[in-house]
Amino acid sequence: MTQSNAENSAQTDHGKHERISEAEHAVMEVLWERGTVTAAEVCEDVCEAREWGLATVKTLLSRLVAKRAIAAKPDGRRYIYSALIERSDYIGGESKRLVDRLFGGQASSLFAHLAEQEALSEDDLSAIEALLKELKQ
Amino acid sequence: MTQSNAENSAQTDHGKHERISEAEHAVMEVLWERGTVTAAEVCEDVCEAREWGLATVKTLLSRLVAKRAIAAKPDGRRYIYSALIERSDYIGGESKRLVDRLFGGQASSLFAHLAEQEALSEDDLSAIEALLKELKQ
DNA sequence: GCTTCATGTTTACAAACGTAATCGTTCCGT
DNA sequence: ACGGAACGATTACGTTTGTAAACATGAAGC
Repeated sequence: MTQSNAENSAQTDHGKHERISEAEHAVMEVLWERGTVTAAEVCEDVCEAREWGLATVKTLLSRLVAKRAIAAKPDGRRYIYSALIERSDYIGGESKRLVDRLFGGQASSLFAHLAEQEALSEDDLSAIEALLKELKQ
Repeated sequence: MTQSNAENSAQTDHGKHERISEAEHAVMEVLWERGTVTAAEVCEDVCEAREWGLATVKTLLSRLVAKRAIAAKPDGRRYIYSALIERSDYIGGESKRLVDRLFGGQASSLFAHLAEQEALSEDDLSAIEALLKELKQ
């Protein structure tokens, strides 16, 4: 059977899903980009780059469903998957985790490190400068 | 301490150590803070907070040695551990990984997200502004 | 010397992860 | 109607991680 226990209260499930692994995240990116997808479509987008087989994508989709990170709506004998969590929530959460873990919660320390590492391009600097100006007004 | 040091840091084992897990990182932080430590000392610093036993610390230290992230100098019948990789290298690498994975390598996107999320404090903003000024000179 | 304590080494073991292969069906083409 | 393609479900299996316990051994005290 479909193990998608309904309980479909709110869309975009802001709730507590389990942590998404890196491989799973690659799948999430496709869902976020395409909105609704089948397993085969996900594979189209990632299998080549990651050297995955379709079977791997299916496993990851199942795990994401189990983790309540995505929904699987039956469409004939297959499923159409869609994200239950928003990309911005995910990347916000991951960013915060990193800043907390490595920089004691100080985002400016992260910035300082990126700068020291010369990981900031001219474009980055310009963009950040513009954002800063905007934030300060 | 501005950037433009292209040929610095040659001896602190820039080599290829395997990835350090989160639990292992907690141990690394102690090494970085105290410089040289015994297993018991590491435990003093982290066992309570993480609810670990000394055995756990020992395991993590062994794994870090195996991963060539730390050195173990014999001192009598025990070891004195010290980091082989620099904290800045580690956090720089982790930061880069995140930026690459979630923001397509654009550090400015990370910054934009932190800003949108209002994860940037006034202090963060001031600090970043100062850094920007410094970088642009 | 013998017991106990400290310390590293070896072994353990479940959960998460990466990466599938196989199984049981159903749908489609011929 | 039948054979194969397409799907999800189930099972698999090695690795990494978290979290230790058991073991061996040497040091230290009595």
